[in-house]
Amino acid sequence: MVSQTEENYLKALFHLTCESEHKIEAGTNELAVYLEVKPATVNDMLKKLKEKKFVSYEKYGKITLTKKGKSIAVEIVRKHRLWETFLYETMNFTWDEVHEVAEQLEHIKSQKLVEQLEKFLGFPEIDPHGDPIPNAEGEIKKIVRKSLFEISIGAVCKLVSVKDGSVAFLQYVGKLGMGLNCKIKVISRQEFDGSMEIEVNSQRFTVSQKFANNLFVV
Amino acid sequence: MVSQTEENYLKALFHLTCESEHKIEAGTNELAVYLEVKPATVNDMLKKLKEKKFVSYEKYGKITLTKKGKSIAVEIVRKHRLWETFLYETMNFTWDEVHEVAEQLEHIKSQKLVEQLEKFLGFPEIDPHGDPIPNAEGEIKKIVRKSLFEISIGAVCKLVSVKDGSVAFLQYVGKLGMGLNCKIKVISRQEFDGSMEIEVNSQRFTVSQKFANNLFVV
DNA sequence: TTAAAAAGTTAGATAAACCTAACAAATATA
DNA sequence: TATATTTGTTAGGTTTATCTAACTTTTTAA
Repeated sequence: MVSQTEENYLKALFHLTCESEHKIEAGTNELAVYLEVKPATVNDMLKKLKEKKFVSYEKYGKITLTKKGKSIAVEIVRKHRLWETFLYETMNFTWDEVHEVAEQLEHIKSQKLVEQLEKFLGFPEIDPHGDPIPNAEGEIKKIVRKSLFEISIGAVCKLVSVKDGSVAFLQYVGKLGMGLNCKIKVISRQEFDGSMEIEVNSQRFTVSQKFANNLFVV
Repeated sequence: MVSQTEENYLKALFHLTCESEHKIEAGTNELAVYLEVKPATVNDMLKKLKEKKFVSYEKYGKITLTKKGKSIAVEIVRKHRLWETFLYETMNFTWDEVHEVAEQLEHIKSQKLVEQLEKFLGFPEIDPHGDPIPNAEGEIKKIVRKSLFEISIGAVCKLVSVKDGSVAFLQYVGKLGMGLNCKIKVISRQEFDGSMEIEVNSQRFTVSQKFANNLFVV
């Protein structure tokens, strides 16, 4: 049996390592910050996860997921994103409301439910934030995407996902009339601070570099 | 904040008192048996629930739910039955599979989700076992029903719910080709042990008194 | 290259939900 | 009514997930 808490640690490790490019290991403090607990707590849990062969790590060393640990993590991510899709598509939730509830739903234990949910949703490949949904075998389709900041002036692109899915950010994006698959035209860019002028639905906005870096487009 | 465990105690009390006719209070042992924990554990929890004003009880006295406690319990029952309906109607679960997963889903905290789920399901009034689903105000429609055992010979009735919803029983019922709303004709009854011969879908079976008492019909 | 800072670890504590074993009160019955 | 049985309580212990505070190792930078 894998506890809900253990699942959350494995999921966090997956996001911090496997899912971020260039990184395949994490540290105790890093995990602690991510999970909003103290490093000492992470340390305790790490011992248990190591015992269960879900992570490999040595004292003062870095943490990586084992095959077993990764497969559990992927299953949680799969459930999380399927539930987000369900909430968005079927339960009329908005972009920024889905995450919190999916954090609870992802821990429901029922193989059949996950399979039926996936079938009901028509085997979706991306969730409402544009992130890929792992299939039943744990395979994840790579998505080629650039940040909005990298788009050249005059080009038109389509919003496919967000990097930081915080409620504040998603609500801001929504307020500008933007959503998944919306078209964005890059009008100009300031050399000084990297801010950009963009056009969405015939309306023009100026957004910061930080904002543009948070949006992935194709 | 009400913990998942607290919710389960309140729900158990609701089933044992409010929902069973002739009874409005429960004892420590009774609750312990129902929840499959030891009486000592129930005792500990009772102190906490009393502290929180969810139950009223005095040392060596009987336990009853307060208004506050009852309204939490009803909300859990409402969620449980809505989720059961969802699993049965939308996720292709069978009669006997829904309970276990609904036990998990009933603890998901999201007002919006419950409301949307209810709307999606078309404001159902009974769950897949024929039990009434409380509405958003906590009101429960009384269902007039008799046990199959009380039906007179020659009469035809309709199965509306089951008393004991255990997997073993539900599977047995299913195997006889019976389900919610199926028609049952009473053919004969044995004086000796109360067993009855019934006809369902033109097939005849002999069932025990215990079995017949577990089925509610109209 | 060594000292300061950052990162990681250990020991001891707490709260929740459970347990066992011993005891006390209430109820049922001889 | 007295005693046996059932029911309920208390005290003390365990596990899980968390904490704080003190300590150690590693890394960084002067």
